[in-house]
Amino acid sequence: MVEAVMETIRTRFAPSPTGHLHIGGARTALFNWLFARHHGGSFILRIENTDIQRSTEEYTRSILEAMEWLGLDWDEGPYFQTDRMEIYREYAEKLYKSGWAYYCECTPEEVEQMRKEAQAAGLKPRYNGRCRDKGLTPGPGRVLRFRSPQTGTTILNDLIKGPIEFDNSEFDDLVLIRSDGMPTYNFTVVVDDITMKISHVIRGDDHVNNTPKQILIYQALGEPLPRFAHVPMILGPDKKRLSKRHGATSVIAYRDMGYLPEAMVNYIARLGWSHGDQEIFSIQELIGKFSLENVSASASVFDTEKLRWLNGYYIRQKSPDELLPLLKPFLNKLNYPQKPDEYIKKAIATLQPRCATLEEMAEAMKFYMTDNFEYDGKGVKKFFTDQLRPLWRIIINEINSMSHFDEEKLEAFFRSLAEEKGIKLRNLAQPVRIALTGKTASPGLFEVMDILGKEEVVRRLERAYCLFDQQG
RNA sequence: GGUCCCAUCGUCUAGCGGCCUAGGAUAUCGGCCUCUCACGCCGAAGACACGGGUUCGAGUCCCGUUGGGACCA
Repeated sequence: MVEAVMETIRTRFAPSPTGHLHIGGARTALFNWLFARHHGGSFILRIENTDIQRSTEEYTRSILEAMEWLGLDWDEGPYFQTDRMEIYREYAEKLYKSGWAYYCECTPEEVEQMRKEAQAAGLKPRYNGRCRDKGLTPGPGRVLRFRSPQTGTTILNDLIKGPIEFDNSEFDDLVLIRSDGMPTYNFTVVVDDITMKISHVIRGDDHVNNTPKQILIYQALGEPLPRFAHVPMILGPDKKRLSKRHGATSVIAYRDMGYLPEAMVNYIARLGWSHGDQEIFSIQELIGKFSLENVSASASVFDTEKLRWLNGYYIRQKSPDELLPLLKPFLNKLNYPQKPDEYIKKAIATLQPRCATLEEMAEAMKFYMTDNFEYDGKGVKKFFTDQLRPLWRIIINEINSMSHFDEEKLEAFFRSLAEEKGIKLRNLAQPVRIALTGKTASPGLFEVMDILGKEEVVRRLERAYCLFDQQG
């Protein structure tokens, strides 16, 4: 376990642009990035777009955008596999020349037939090696197959799961180059990782079963193996692989729901990795403390509740100044009237401990932004009592005549009024709260009044006067 | 079906043979704070899948069972 002296650490993240960056991919990217940053190595981004049917430029852009949002910067790339066809051809040629690959003229139908026959005979469905020794040369309709060793074992020394042994007889001769000239996944990934000098392949453990085949190709090519680390899957609440039917799974969707990148990074870092009992990590701490040894071997369930908690935590940690520009897009979506930044910042401060996402905060901001809100019917019924009616005039008049309108003065006034009239402050505060915010729950009443300002407070109190007629 | 992986509170996890009458976090519930709701603080309930071994001693090592997942089709 002693680190090789000055070994150059190079990791990569290699998404397929067939969808947005999802949670699992983001965590894989994060672990690669953290590992590289921790060791002062390089982090490379590679776009695996050989599936030209499903890959789009739009998804490529979206993935890069998500990476940037998370703060995962890359040192090289993005490289695109479609730009590297010449390289794959070169390596395929190498394997063919050295006898590690051969051309096969079996049609897909014939191969399918072989599979069926093998299955019928109680064997695994596989290609039977019919063209192995035909010595065929390249030609139309022919694929290039790997001459996979049929005996012996291949051991994957996984940094997270430990040694895993595979029987070579399990593998059939996999296709390297399809008849249309397109290289296959297991081949391109090996060629890319070799040519990009990747030292540590950190990826999802859905690739474990592919790894021995890839190791065999490395060996046929005479190339040294990278270190492999397979991180466990992220599952949905039903313990099935996380997918769209579990709700939002893309990083971008969480950004759009008002989650902060700090919260997302912190959360996914702790999903499958831990450092003692610590829950909160800054990026710098993550870089300092991350190690593959502390990555768990078992899958974990994506729990949006804990993400929410973390997001609320980070919202509370930020200053209103920092939050303002982040909140603006959400405010704009709700088409509120314009308000000065200073005003919004004061409002933000009162909502920070009460909101878990920016989206929630924007919604909660409504009564600060407009007086066009509904009154809570139950609250009106409960708190706008007849005996309060005369007090309402006193409140309005008193507030109107206040020369110093601030939190402290307001609180003092309401407390003394309650005491003088022998009623609980609560029974004064609640109807006023409803008059000002429409709701029975809000930020502190006096800070709300302070922010709304005297005129607006008086206007809303006057407007609420008719609510007394609605009670009972 | 074959191969491979995994298994501690609902969830994320600590634990790398004795420090464990199993710790933290989240969620839940209760209390305090209090103008409401939050935040914060305090407290409660809640887990080593099962069965065999190994060992003076196992959540921790080995085997099996069960359960879950992934890959190949």
